[in-house]
Amino acid sequence: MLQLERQQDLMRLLRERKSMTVKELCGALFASPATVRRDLQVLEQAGLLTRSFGGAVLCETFPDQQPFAVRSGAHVTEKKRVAAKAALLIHPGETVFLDASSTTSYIVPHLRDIPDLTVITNGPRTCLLLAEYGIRSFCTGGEMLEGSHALVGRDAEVYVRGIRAHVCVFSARGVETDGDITDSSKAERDLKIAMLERAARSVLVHDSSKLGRCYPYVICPYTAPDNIVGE
Amino acid sequence: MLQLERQQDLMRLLRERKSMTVKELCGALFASPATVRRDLQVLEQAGLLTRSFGGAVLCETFPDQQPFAVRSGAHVTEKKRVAAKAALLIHPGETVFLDASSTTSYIVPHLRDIPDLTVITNGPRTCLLLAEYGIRSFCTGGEMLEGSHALVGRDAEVYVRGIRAHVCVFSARGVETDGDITDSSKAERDLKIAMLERAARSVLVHDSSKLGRCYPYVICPYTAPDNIVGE
DNA sequence: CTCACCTCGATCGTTTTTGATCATTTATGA
DNA sequence: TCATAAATGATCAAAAACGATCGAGGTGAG
Repeated sequence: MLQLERQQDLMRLLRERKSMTVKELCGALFASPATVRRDLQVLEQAGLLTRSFGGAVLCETFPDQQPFAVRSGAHVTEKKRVAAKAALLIHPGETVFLDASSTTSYIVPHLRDIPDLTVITNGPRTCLLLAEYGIRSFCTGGEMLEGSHALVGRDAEVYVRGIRAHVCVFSARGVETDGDITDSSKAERDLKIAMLERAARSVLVHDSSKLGRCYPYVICPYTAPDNIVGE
Repeated sequence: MLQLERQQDLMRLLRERKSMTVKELCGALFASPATVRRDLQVLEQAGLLTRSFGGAVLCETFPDQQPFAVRSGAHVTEKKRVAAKAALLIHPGETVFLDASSTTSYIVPHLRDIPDLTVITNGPRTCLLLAEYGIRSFCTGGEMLEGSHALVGRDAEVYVRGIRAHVCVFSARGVETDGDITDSSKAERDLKIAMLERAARSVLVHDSSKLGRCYPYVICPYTAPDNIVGE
């Protein structure tokens, strides 16, 4: 069997099963463990899968298994439910700001069914996801923040201020129902404020882990957003 | 049998079987391995198939419409070698433009060892990769091109024109050694030209599948780049 | 008819792939 | 924490495929 053919088969299998062990792949592809491992190495480099001891996991651009999902891993199902609810607040033909958080990225799949949307985000990962779902999307420029994988800084702000959107969907690290909505990064906070200022409506999405937390940089008071979507 | 007739038969077979070995093709076409290989070479140049050691795999859709993941899966080892060579042309402290192609993204791991770099890219995927490797990186803004996952348009160009870089590392869809370096997307071409204009040096990286191909949008003549890195 | 030209197949040195071996690392449970 | 079993990466040798080159055969123009 050809190398490329085998690698394509491997990916096909992985797409079905989401994850497979080296042993399983050996059986399915009629190849030795060494060969399977070599293929996995190549495909991991290409960003198509993530290797793990004993096998490999399909690498979807989805945040679930991404490295930066360390923070978000625990609340995935909750975030998905929240995202589904928030998507109901977005209407056909609108222009939407999405911030760079993992919570907001879960909204993307729900946007596919809303026609004629334009989405602007400062999250490269969210932007890629939007492209995969065939949604017209724009990315702000800016400096890459290592921790959160968000684009921030003056360039990002200038970009946002050049746009008028119907709605801004954003998240935050801390949400106090009797106080403020706060963030731990000044750069990200500044950008969120810019987005809020340039959008007619605002929607805060948050999972339960954010409640009661407080961080140094205030985005806005809890009463400010037009909608707050939690559980 | 005529050459053209044989090549048409080869493609017909390949369309049925999706992939075939050189041996199989020899038997089916009553030709020697050398002849089959020559045909495969021609047909690969034409973009109809992808060669793999031992045979060839059908190139399903037109390359332009091929999903990014599939396209980037081919020629991986070659791209990695080319990228490693190109990385040697980048020096500590420099500011670097990287375009959004898969070939240039393979340079990223090699940049980790070069201190004090600043990298600007119009590829969200490349930008994420840079962040993962802890390299100070910036992303241009712009509209997301669905096919290639590149950020393009006026916003991207304005961003690039606000920067002066030491070197621009770029790739192209078509490379003719006695002609031009060309691309299939006007928007991407325009951005590459902008990057080249704002960089003191230029490095073209390409794998062998690009050689001899020609696309409508000219980036620059083959003689223009300061360095050309292939195999 | 002869010459130039093109295609094809054969040969040979080189490269690629692959499975085996072995030391090292990793996960897991005592 | 430590031991054990499994998985991994590195290295190697053999087999297969590859590219380059050369000569044979066939075709068309002069």
